[in-house]
Amino acid sequence: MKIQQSAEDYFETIYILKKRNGSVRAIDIVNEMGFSKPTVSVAMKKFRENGFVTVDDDGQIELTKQGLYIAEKTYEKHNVLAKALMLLGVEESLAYEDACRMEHCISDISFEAIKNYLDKL
Amino acid sequence: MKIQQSAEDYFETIYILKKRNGSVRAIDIVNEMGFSKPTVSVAMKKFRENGFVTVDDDGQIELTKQGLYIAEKTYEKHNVLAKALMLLGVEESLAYEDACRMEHCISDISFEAIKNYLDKL
DNA sequence: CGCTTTAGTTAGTTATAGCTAACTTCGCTC
DNA sequence: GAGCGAAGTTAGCTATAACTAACTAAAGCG
Repeated sequence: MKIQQSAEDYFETIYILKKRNGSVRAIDIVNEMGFSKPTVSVAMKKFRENGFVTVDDDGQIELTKQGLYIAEKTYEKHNVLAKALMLLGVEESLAYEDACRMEHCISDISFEAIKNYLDKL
Repeated sequence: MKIQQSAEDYFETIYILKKRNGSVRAIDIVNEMGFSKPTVSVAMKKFRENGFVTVDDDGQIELTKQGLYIAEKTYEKHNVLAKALMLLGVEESLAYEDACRMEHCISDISFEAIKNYLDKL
């Protein structure tokens, strides 16, 4: 399974919800992302089948090691890119919005370059 | 017609081919972008119907004012973003590759912030 | 003049990723 | 225990944007 932009967003959302609430069900993702229940249900099924999440009998969703790796990387990209834009004077909410799309396009190498630059300041 | 990422890429390619060769046909876009002839043909039909390009009897494709506006904006984003990444030490071809995807995600406001920052250096 | 190559189009297929409608399942309340 | 609401699933639809196969149309060559 090739990981699409949408998958990165799902994993990041699960990661954030887990940090925020301690547990994650499909309905929490529905409420957070604004997608319909079937959309999230189908996505979770695909992610389950491909080993990115586990779902227990109570509907508790957990990221596997594989899913967590992508989630953390995406989350870091999101925050660092947003910070970089804010440093250039972009207003916070727009910075996070733009970063949310850019996080999926940027290569790891380019991202590290930006991160290093920020660290030096 | 909502302009998708793919449309921006098509317009930018037409713009570049026009600068490079003086004229543009569908087959030139096929060769440049690596899509199939039908894919390009269908895309041009849609763009024609929506007023982004004109196609004359010889198959010469021209951007309309509307299409040119998007092409130039996209082209500028591409170059400025690539330059920004190169300034941070990213290798040229990767910088252009990443910029080609990021150009579609970044808002005009964030882009201007980056451009201003580069101008000051 | 006819064949071949080049350019472009049409029709139909595929994958991704959303949607609604309608169903099941389960737990809670009365 | 009947009914209701919340959560999740299934089936089927939509749009975008790519693809191949097969066609048309025109130009150029021998």
